[in-house]
Amino acid sequence: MAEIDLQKIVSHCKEYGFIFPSSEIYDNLGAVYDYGPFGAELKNHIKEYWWKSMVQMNENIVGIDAAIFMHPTTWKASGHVDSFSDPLIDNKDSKKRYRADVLLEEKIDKLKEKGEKELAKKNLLQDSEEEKAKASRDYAKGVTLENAYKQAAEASDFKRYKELIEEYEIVCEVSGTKNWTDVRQFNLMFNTQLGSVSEESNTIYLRPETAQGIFVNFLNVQKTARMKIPFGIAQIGKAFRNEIVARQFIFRMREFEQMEMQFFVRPGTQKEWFDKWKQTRLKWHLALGTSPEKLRFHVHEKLAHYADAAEDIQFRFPIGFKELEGIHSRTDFDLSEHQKYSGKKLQYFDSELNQNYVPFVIETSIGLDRMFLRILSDALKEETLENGETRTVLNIPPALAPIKVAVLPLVKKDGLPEKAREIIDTLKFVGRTFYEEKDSIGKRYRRMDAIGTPYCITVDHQTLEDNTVTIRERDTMQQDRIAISEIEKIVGSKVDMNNLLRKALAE
RNA sequence: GCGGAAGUAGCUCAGCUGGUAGAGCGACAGCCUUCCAAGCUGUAGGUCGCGGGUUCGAACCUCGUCUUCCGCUCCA
Repeated sequence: MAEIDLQKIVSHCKEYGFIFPSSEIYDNLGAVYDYGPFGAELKNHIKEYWWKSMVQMNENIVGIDAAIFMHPTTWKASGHVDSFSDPLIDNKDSKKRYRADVLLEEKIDKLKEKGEKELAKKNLLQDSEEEKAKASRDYAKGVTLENAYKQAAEASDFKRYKELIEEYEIVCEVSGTKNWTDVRQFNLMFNTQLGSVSEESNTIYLRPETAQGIFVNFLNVQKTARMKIPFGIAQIGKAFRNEIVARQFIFRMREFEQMEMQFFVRPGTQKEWFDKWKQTRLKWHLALGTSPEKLRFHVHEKLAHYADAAEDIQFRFPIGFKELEGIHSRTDFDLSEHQKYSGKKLQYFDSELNQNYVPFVIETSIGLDRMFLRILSDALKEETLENGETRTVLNIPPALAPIKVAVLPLVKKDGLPEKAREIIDTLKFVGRTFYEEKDSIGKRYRRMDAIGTPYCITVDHQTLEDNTVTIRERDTMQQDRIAISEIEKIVGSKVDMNNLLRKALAE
């Protein structure tokens, strides 16, 4: 079987109406993609699988749908305003990238250290800053730079950063040169204006993650749905990040969709819930029939500021093992921060313990678009058949397939099309159906293979006599003769989302 | 953002030392066909990514720009 690379998947998506580059007639909008007719169906089915397994199947999880716009302070509290934007500078010779603020701070320290060594010889270390500066030229330089840097930092004057870097002859440690680019600030959050034009105070952000919509609604949800800890809040929604480098098709996009759930637990129990959700989520992935070797856990070595444990579920994409879903133990960081910034209590009264506390949070967060890519990477195959021919087939899990069943008259005469139409009318409740009478039957089978339709029903002359049809299965290409009255049951049970859910939830 | 490569039909790609575009597959319509991309006939679809320059003349040379891919970097 031929190896499928990302390029093949991109072509297939384009050719068969799964995914198009955004605004293609205007030469694309970078790292933004649109879902076409079959893509939208598949994406919706993935959402359905996730939502049902999380919300419908768990009594203690409820769903919400929070707005993309949020109060600007939200992002101060979450830490995104501060740590989502760094002033960066590149050395043109070594191509190394540095944080401009770090370069300057290091220089300040170096100058001061040098000065202190000098002062130590003169036994002047105990003196005040001013005295030190008077006695040592290096130390004085360090202090001057420090002041200039602080001033520039307060004013967010990045041009000044560069001037200082040049003035103080900071060199790249790799190339040793002073050939720097301008300092640029990359804020990963998109912003826009709310309300009247050009009022600076009304700058708001497009959310860079969906999670905060859940945290700020914690009490609303807990009280109105009368939830008792431990419980979860789930949601599916768009998030936006102005990635510096956004590439690899829909793997990293500027506008993307997350499916995430925040699970609120009693402090101290987070470890056990963390482990539980890891296993639950892995099972959800495995139920789709993916071979276990393509999935693995990956432990974060560097933890984000809010987490006390974090692991990813990685999938082996054609571009290698990459993050698909994150499971994070977020502690009480988010709720505590919002409590601090809003001045409102975000606590839960635990009647068993008879006390109030800020709950701890376990988050499961999966990229919907990544999930989509994972399904396609797993499903797209170029098979070589016994007769030497090849066929392109998408063996998508039937419950997720865009089209569930196609009905095909063997020839388009002798009343076969009419009979086929009659049959297809009875199958509407199974899911999306497809009717096709053009071209040879083999060609039509292959076309259905290419978009992942699990079943084809073929109507022939015998059908008119005894009401039986041929049912052809996508993966095995096997054909059986069955009664028309059986189609709905056979196809229906195979494509039924509930059967997939049963597998995901089975112990 | 840096370096490298590439942009020609829906997809995959030809296109010579400059002379205003082709193939295979696909799509659409019809004919023929009793079960795995068959055959026949016909049709549609491209200002060669975009913009300047050189030239009598540019898909081809040149400059710029955008987009995509690979590497670096980054990644809550």
